[in-house]
Formats: sequence, C-alpha cells, structure tokens
Amino acid sequence: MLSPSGRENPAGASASVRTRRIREFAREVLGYTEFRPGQERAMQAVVGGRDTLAVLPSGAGKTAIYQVAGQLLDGPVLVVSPLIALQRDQVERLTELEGEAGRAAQLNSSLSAADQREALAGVGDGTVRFLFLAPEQLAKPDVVDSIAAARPALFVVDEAHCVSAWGHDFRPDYLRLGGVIEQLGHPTVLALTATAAPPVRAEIVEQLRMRDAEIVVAGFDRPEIRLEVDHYADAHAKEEAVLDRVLTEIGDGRGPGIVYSATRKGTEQVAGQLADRGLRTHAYHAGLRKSEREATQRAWMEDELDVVVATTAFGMGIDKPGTRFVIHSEPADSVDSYYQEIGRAGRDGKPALAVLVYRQEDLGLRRFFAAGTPAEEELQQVAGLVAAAPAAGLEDGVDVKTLREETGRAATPLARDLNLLERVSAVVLDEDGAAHPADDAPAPGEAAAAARELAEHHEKVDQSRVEMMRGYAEITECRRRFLLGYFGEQLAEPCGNCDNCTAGTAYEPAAADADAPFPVETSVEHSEWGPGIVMRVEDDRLTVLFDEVGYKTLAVAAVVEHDLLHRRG
DNA sequence: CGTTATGATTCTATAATCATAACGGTGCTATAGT
Repeated sequence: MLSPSGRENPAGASASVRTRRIREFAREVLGYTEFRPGQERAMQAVVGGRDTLAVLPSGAGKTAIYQVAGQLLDGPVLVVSPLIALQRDQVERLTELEGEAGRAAQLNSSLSAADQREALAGVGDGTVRFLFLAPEQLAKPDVVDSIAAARPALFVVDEAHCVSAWGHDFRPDYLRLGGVIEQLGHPTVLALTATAAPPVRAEIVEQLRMRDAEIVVAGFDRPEIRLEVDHYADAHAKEEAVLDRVLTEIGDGRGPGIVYSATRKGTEQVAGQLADRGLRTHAYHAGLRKSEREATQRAWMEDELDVVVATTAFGMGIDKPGTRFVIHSEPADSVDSYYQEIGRAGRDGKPALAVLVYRQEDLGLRRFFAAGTPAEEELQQVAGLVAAAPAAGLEDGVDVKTLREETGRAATPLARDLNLLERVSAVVLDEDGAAHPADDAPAPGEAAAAARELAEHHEKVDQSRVEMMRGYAEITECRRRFLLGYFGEQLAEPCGNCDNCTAGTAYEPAAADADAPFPVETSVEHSEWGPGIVMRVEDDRLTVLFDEVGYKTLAVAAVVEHDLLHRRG
C-alpha cells in the first residue's frame, strides 16, 4: 500500500511488517539493540494508527516512540511539550539524527516572528518533520490552520500528566487540546508520561478525546530508592532535621541531592543555612531571574553543586542519573507529584534515598492550593456580564481587564471563572482571551451553578489527593506497597527497603486480603459517592477511588455494618 | 490551612499582648520600554 508520497503506509501494513520496520529503524537509526519494557508495544500501537497512552518510567525512551512512529507514518509529527527548555532540548537531540529522522523545529515565543513563520512553512512544505510547541500556540487559529493544512500524522502530548495537573487552572490550554485534535482531523494521538495513577490516566484519555486508547504501562517500581518519613511536631525541630539529613548524606559522601520546599522563601532559607555549613548549594524557584536559574541548572548538571534547594519549578527535563537523594521539607500536593519528585533520585539504578520530613501542619498549604471553588454569585456576575456584552455593544466580547473594572476583582480569579464558564458551555473564549456568550448558552444562573459544581468536583478530588499524601506519611505499613497500590500495582511482599520495613511495623498486621469483602481492584458502588474502585485494603480500612469525589478511606466495620458498598459489574 | 507581618490597644509603654490582614506554586505569551 502506497501513500501519495510514495512512502509505505504502515497503518495499513500487517502487524508483522510493522514489527520488522520498527526494529530495523530502531537498530539502524537509533542504535537500539533491544527495547525497554513497553516501548515496542507503544510503537506498534502508534504505527498501527491507534491512539496510545504510554506510562513509562523516566529513561525508558519515550522520545524513541515518536521518533520511530513519526518516521514510519506519513505526515508531520506535532509534539506538545510544556516548557520551552524541553522543546529546545528535544530539537537539539533530534537534529543530531537529522536526515534519517527528518528535520525538527520548535514554535514558541523565544523565536522571532520570521522564524515562527518559517517553522510553520516548513511543516507545510514537508521539510519539518517534528514540530515542538506548547499548548498555548494551539490557541491561535492561524497556527492550527497552517498545521491542519499539512495533515499531521501524529499528535504527541509529552508530559501528559500536565493535562490533569495544570489544565484546570494554571494552564487551561491543556484542556483545549482535545478540541484542537478534532480540528486537525484527529491524527493518531500519543500521550506520554512517567507518572499517572489510574484516575489521571482516565482524565488524559477523556480530555484528549482519545478513541479506543491503547494504554501501555511499564513497571513503576523503583526498588533502588529507599523510602523514609521522619515525623516532627515542632517546626524548628523539623527545619533542623532537614539540615541534618542533608549534611549526613553529603558528609558521608553519598551526594548530590535535591531538597524540595513548598515555598520560595523556604528554599532560600534552607539553601542559606546549608551554605553556612559549607555546602555547595543554590536555591531554585520561579521567582529567580532566568539567568540565575539557568546557571544553577548548569552547575547542577556539571557536578558543581552538592544540593539544589527548590520548589516544584525544578525538575521537568532535568535528568541527572547520579542524584543520590531527594529530601522533602514539606509534603507534596499529591502522591503523584511526590513520586515524580523522588523519582529523580537513583536514575542510574544505584541505591538512592527519598526522605519526607513531615509535619501535619504543612499539609495546610497544600489544602489551601487545592481549595478555591468560587462563590456562585461571583460566577453568576461574570456570566451575566458576558451574556450582556452583545446587547451592550461590546462586539469584541469582554476581556479580563473590563471584568476587573466592572467587578473590582483580581485578574487571576476572573480568568479562572471564565475558564470554568467556558467548560460548561456558557462562554467562548477567543484567541485574545476575550469572552463571548456561547451559542445556546444557559442562563447566567444556570451556568454559574454548573460551573460551581465543576469547580467543587475538582476541589474534592484535589483535596482527596492531599489526603492520600497524608496517608503515605502516616502509615505504619510498607511504604512502597502503598505507593505502588496508589498507581494500581500490587507488591506481593513488603519491600524491605523502607523505614517501616526496617522497623518491622510493615509486617505486623497479617493482611486480610484473601477474605476481605472487597479485594483490591473491585468495582464498587457507594450510596452517596457513586461508583469507585478499591485501591487499597488494610486491616480494618479500605481506600476507594470514587469517580466523583476522589480517594476515600472507609472503615471495614462500618462498611459491613451499614452496607455502604456494593459490587458492580 | 497555617505562619508571619502589621497594627491597635493599653491606667501614655525605651513593652507586651492580642486581633487582623497578607501571603503562599507551577509557565506560556504579548507588550512596553531600554
């Protein structure tokens, strides 16, 4: 079967032909002698034209999947990537393989207008085979039009957990990718991430409107990382403990490592104190100048630093195999984030350490960030102003600036309100961010109620994720079992490489799994919370992931006594 | 949600206490001004 370009179309070829061509290309161009777990299956699916979500650990060669698939498919490959720095790195990597794999280009605001036009033109005339861009670029109709005309063969979403982690508030264009994919005629979709628990996977598939998605999940376990949690009640004692742990690790020659702090101020304090004690260290957060951040990252990569003390800004795209420890001075906002952050240790496969220095009160900040469902009156006011715009002669819609003047509120919550109203089909946001009433928009009151409900749903899920983080910190059983269970994998035995295993508490309660009324992965229905899946069974408690309200922990006795859960299916 | 900075109060204090307000994370892009 030949496509118009004369290239063999593997989507129509038999699976065995695809397998042969994938292996040939991987060997000849990428120099692969063998595949990492999951890699070839994902390539097979994508080359066969199937929408695919690949959850593969860092370093499992996610890039190779779209390199191979892109080469065997007929048409340009779009790669949505969250950071300009990542786009630049990927373009550089692919440029080294230029010729065989096809030219790579980026499209973002670091380029001049002329270079941006050139990149798009290259996609159009076939000279650019891989185009890297952020989701915000796809909010511009002319960009989408140019790309659509080039008939892309593959739409890759790299770091796809961003869809769920950032789409709802921080970078809403992530939630608009599904619509963009439709506008492009639904090329094959490939979503790639290293960390995604089952509900995150479900959301990625749903938001990107993937069809009959193939889901490839390779091993989550990172047995080389020792897991520990230190508990403190006193804030000062906790601070000292963070410093002590770092000094011990570095002093014993086990460095380098990363300290994660929840606040910018925290990173600077800890970095300052470590520097006072003679360590080579630097703070890293989004409030620092770009040049300073780049200098810190470069020094880190070149082994000039013992420790980087950072907020969550530090991480994506930073791969330093010899990182020996990750110490958290506050819990992360979810087990998902935590696992991603500690996963930066021990990538060389040698023993590494993950310590959470924990105070219950520190969850407060995470709860605060997870909160923020707007009041219905506020949403109704915004919806009303947008609905009234055409009658008021505002042909160009209502922008955030106008709303600020009308309501006296800050830009950030207003932008959030507009995004919520957009998602309940009450308003349409144009390329300039101005809001127009949607066709058949519900009345402002109705729209506000729906938007509030949507926000409340997200808040409940986010709060439940914070609760699961608390669960990790406070269990006495095997921590690795807890982590893997959270990601839907079962570990037969306690791991022997966490503090609870060392202390022996992980072995104490004989797991009653066998005769539990609701074993792990049972589909259940709760009278109030609706359908869910059992994620975890302990002695006297069940943790269930509910579709609507997120993770909930239930006492088995209460469940049995009050008949709270029923099996589904 | 919890911590910290600010402000008010008080038998006019180079001091102490309590109440209240402010703040806290992640990055794209367009635009204004050197």
